[in-house]
Amino acid sequence: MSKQKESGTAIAVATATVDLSCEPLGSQSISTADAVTLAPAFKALGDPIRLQLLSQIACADGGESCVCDLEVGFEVSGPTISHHLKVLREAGLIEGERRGTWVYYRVVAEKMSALAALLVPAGSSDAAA
Amino acid sequence: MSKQKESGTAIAVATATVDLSCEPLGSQSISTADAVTLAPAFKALGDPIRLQLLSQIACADGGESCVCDLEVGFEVSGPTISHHLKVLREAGLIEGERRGTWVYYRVVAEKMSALAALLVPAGSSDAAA
DNA sequence: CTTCTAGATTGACAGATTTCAAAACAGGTG
DNA sequence: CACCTGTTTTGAAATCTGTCAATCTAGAAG
Repeated sequence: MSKQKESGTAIAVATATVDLSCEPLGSQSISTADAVTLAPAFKALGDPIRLQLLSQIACADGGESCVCDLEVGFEVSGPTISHHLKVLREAGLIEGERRGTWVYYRVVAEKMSALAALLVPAGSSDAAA
Repeated sequence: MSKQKESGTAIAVATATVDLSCEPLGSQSISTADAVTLAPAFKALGDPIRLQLLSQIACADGGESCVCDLEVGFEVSGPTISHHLKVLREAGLIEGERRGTWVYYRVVAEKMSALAALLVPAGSSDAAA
């Protein structure tokens, strides 16, 4: 056995109901257009720092997190964090809002759900094989 | 190239039960180690061609697809397809097996489920948070 | 053994990505 | 207003990616 279950590994989505989702399992293979539309979101998730950033935002109290809180705990500079937040923002995974001095980010749950639904359209729990 | 309906947007996982999954919603923020481990898989999904490749494999009859079947329908060269399949393979998303002359690939459902579970740990349907 | 086909690997190159330092910008406060 | 702090933008360098042409390897068929 080589697969041990690491610790708490979750990105925790806070709310919502899917909508912009997609057809359930067994459907037709994805179209080029859809692939082009969806790939960027996964690409944005494809970086350890962004994954952690997203996770911290999702797990934060109230479902949102201030940039100043996110910057601590990472070994990269402020501008780099800002850059990653921008990537996540442009991928539609998070939304930012400025309140006075600070900027708060929150996860766009529907987007996350849509991506998850794409990976397991009908739920992998049944199966047969 | 003829364009069928673009409605069906799904990658269709064929089988299995999750296992190497992760904690449900609301857990602790993901660790750096976990982020580093998981990011590559999302990164592999972050390319339109790989997304389509994965989808076609998943939707294929019997849950597996021959490389020779995958190569048609893409505008990139054979080596490029081979490269993408390698990326997906190294990300643990697919597995390949040679049977005589041809090589067949199938989706590693547990991996897909694990990734999906990370995005919506508890299921976004009743988000109590 | 030679030849053929299916796939993978190597080498090269344009373009994208990550990262930081420095500068710019946005809001508070004195 | 000047000044300070929090966040984003710009500029530039190092690294990584996607792609193809050419080459190589694994089985199957002569």
